[in-house]
Amino acid sequence: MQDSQTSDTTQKTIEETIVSGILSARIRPGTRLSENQLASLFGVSRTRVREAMMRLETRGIVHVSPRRGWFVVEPSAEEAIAVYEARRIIEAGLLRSMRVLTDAGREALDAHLNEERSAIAAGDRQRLTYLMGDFHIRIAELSGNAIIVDILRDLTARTILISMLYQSEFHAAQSHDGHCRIFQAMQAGDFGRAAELAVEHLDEVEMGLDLTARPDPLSELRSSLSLPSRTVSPTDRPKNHKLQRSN
Amino acid sequence: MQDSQTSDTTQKTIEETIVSGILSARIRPGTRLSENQLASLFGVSRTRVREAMMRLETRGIVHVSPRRGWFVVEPSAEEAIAVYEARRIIEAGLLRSMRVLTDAGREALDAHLNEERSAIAAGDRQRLTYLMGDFHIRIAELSGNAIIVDILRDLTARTILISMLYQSEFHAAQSHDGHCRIFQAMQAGDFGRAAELAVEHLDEVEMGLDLTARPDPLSELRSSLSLPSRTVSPTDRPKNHKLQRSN
DNA sequence: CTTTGCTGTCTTGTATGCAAGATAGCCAGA
DNA sequence: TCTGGCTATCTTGCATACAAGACAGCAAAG
Repeated sequence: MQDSQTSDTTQKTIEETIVSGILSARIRPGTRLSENQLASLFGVSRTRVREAMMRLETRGIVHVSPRRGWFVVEPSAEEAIAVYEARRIIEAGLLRSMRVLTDAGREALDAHLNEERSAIAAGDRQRLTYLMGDFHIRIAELSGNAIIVDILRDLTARTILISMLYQSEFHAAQSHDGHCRIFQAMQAGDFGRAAELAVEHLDEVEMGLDLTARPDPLSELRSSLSLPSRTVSPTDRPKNHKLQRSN
Repeated sequence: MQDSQTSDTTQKTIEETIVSGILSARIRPGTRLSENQLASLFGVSRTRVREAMMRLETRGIVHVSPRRGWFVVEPSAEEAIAVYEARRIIEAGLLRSMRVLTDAGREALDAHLNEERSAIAAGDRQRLTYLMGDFHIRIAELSGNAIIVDILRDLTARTILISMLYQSEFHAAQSHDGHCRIFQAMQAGDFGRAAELAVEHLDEVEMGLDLTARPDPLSELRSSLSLPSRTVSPTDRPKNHKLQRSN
């Protein structure tokens, strides 16, 4: 636990580092976030790490198990469904509220879709994950409404965590097509249609999940015993405390 | 600064106390929230107060001016507009996503509207403020989506702060009528219409604001000097430090 | 009377220290 | 071999101590 490379990064950076790590699928659900490790990693005391964790917790991105540790959330199947539903509600409402697509907006989306295409061509899966989520954030940015942007960013982060848990295979091309269709409707000025397409698109992605799968392998037992809910799946829990310290 | 009545309230209570204080219009925008005062009021140390403040800050309800203090936010005119826009987007999307109004839902809304009526009859303005905001939260609860409920609760809190700053008079009867119309459309199963009515309703309320009014009397000077943004309007800033301590 | 600088006291910012729960691994006993 | 309990050591929870900025009020100079 010697001190490390980084230094006086100013407060919000811990938060943003973690969120962007999730958005680009570099941080997996269930990852342990030790206060001490983060503290030495960022060159600050536990206090500031803790503050960042609290903030992330209210954003639904991180979760604390009392006296055991902080973990990146592992959304349950129910939570996954709720996240997709919330996104459908907000994104459809957002698109329907739009009246015009400005030139700048058209160019931004066009550039984004090109990036998607080149990432698909390059087979860069991590970048692709990031771009697929970012498309929706870009649309929110068109509205110029910072509140909506923030909400959708957090929901997108949770969506990516959900994908990492439940998505067996990644239909990037299909998602890209969905994005293109939405863009076309927007260009045509038909925002009602764009909203419908966005809902369909989110439905498609949600259908691509296997929500009976991975996490909480004890769920059957748990529910048959009618125990409260869930903590952290033992899968990602470190087995050996001593090894923890090694980085 | 002696200790006080309250005791081992468990963490989230500080947060919820403040939010519900805002929702019922008992806490005004710009109110100073001293860490020390809250700490002794809740019988905890500053640490936990601070954590609550951080959480409230990420929820957009509280704001810190470095080394000066925590304050309940005083939304600027631009922020006020953004809040209403966000609400229109989300509430319209929410209503449009609904397919049926359950019996339980119908009864809940009906009971709520009756409460509105009796508060109007009684002229209980504080209760009325609470109910007028709560109607929209009730609708969100019908969806059963906790994410949407949380988002709308926070936006409603901000809306109430906005009202306290910019709303000269309170058209309770008009708002109540709007709520009734939305309810009727929902009962008729016409959720598209309900969404339209919700947007109109929010527009109406927003129009009732005088956004050129109250806060940040220095805004003209500030913008002509092109200074960053805003901190706390001097109006609500306490003049005398000594008096602070008295409760 | 106005202005300018000083100083005491308030505030938050941050680190640290100690308490206490939870877990892993060991060891003894069956 | 398996079971049960003990203990060492990890973790977070929470309070406290100290650093440092901001402001109000006063006093002195113009």
